[in-house]
Amino acid sequence: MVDSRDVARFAGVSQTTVSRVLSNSPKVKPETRDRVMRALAETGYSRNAVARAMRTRRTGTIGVVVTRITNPFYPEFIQVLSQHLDRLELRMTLWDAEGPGESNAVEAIRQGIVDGVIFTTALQDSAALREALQRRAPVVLVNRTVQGLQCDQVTSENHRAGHMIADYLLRAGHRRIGLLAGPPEASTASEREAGFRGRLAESGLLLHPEFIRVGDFTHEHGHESVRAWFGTGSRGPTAVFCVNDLIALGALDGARARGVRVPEDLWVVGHDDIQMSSWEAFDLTTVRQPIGDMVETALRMLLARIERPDKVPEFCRFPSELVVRGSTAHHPAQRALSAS
Amino acid sequence: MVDSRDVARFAGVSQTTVSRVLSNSPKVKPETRDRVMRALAETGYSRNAVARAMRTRRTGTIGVVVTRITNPFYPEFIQVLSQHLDRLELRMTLWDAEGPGESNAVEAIRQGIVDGVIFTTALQDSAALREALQRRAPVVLVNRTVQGLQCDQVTSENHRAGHMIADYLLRAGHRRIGLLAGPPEASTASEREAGFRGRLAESGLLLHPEFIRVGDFTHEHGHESVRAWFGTGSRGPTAVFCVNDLIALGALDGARARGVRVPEDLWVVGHDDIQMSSWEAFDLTTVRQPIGDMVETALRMLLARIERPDKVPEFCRFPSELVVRGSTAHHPAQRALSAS
DNA sequence: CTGAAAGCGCTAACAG
DNA sequence: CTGTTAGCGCTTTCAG
Repeated sequence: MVDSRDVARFAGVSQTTVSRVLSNSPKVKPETRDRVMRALAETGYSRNAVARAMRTRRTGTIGVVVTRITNPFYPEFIQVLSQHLDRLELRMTLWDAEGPGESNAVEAIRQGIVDGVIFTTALQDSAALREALQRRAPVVLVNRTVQGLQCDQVTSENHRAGHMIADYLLRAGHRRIGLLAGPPEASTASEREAGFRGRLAESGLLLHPEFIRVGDFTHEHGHESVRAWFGTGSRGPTAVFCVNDLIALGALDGARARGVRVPEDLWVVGHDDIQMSSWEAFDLTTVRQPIGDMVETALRMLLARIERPDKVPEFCRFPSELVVRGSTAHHPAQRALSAS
Repeated sequence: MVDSRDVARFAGVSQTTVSRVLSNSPKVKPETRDRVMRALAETGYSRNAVARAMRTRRTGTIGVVVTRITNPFYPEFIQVLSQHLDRLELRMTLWDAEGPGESNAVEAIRQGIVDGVIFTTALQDSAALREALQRRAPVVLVNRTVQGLQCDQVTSENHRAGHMIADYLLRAGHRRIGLLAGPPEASTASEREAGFRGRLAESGLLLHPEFIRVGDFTHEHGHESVRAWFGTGSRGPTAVFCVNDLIALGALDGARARGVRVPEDLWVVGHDDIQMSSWEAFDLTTVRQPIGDMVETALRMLLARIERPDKVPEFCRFPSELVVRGSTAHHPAQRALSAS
């Protein structure tokens, strides 16, 4: 493998000059630059990124941690992020951490393998995360946040989303309402749930304990829950809020399995507006977050923090909007009438 | 940041000895090792992976290139790979390359950023790939392969899958058969198509040109195609083979949009058996590949090639199996009767 | 069993 | 504008 010293010899300059040309230093005589450029091309030189990283203490790679990459939300997230990184000539090291796998990523920062990490699936009690922040490791939380953590964080209006959905269901006349909750340590789940229950409570509605089920962010959770509600002879809720779309898709499938008609017998609402939610098979009413903006902001924050580790942490919450589709009646008024 | 020199000072040994302890060298007196271990713990040392990589010329990171991470097939792939890598204490740098983005990954090998690359979405005519191989860059192709390329490759019986499906449809009495093909440069698409058409031809069946549509591996392709076939008043095929599941899910949704009943009016068959295919909403008949084995084999090949760049390339093709579900009649005999 | 010394390929003062 | 020099933190001979 040819190194910059070889190129220098070839061009008849010092190795330093080659390095200068490579980093577009303005103080190289055009003539010399040309000669070096030619030498670069003719020798087929490629810069050794590891040696470079060793000197500069920057790898040009950032870490991304997700918890279950098969949840379609994360591929959508990664796709957007990937486009930004390409543009910036940066790279992404991905960890799909089942359980508290943040430690791998945190350790990678310490080892200088990545310049910083974006966590998409932080939990409230992550020790690894707290320790990393104490060490001023460049870290950004996006999607799931952690209350009171001195850390850059980006999310959307989860609490308000819960409000919107509660209002929407109440206004349509629903009283037998179900909730498919997520892990309470996940801020997305707990905030959406709190917003939802809070608004219902304000309207004097207390959810029937049977109609609240806690589970993972999985299709199975939605599927099993709805099947349980509508088991032989039992009377389930008339509407259900699932704290994310994957659960909601499971709920729709559970309804299908039981012959429960959506939206006639059951309204289903999710959160995230993943691409699949708009497919005919589901046509899911859900809440859309501005994922592009969220990713862009998180990345910007991370890069800024890598530059200035002592920067004061930002917290950014993006607005989200209800997207009404066929899994709830398109015209709430109709439902309100028939339910009253 | 504390380095191994600091640890050495702390433990009262040479920096070399610290390095030896870190790499589990057997020739360190247990007593000394203990002392170093304690120093390691007390100083909170983390090995600088970049300096290490510079010396050893190994980063412990492998690259993975996919073409559209939102195709659920790839997350499933990555999930399995990720587990293996964790176990081996390796990492993954991911490129989601829309178009011919292999060049980023190939360049990363040259720059020493990754030790090797797994390509999941190679195309027949990738110049970057050919060039990389010429340079003996450690590269493995999995899923999509390239005919005649001197390179480790792993795939499944795509051609036979086409056969199986053709046989299955013919035996059920179908004559008006559709094909939703993929990009011809993708071996998976072209092999499945060739197998399918070949077997139909052997049975004297020539596909109606209208019933063959070429597109990307997208939901939209399937969706649009079926909608076009079953537009107002037109008579579509009675069965369709989609070269992957994502297209098939689109086809199912297109059928739904047109009020075409599956399987009564239309049989739909896919390929890959992604998790979603088994969901009630789709219940898709498809072909399952042993994805775990494929990933494991590809990784093994890559690691072997990193060790021995001149190893003779292996080509590995795994068996796959037809998984019959509700998108085709569960009892082919019934259909055969009603169609005859 | 342990240490001294060399150097991976690059960038960044510093000197001219 | 260009070159000399000094490391970045580690692994790895080579001596002892």
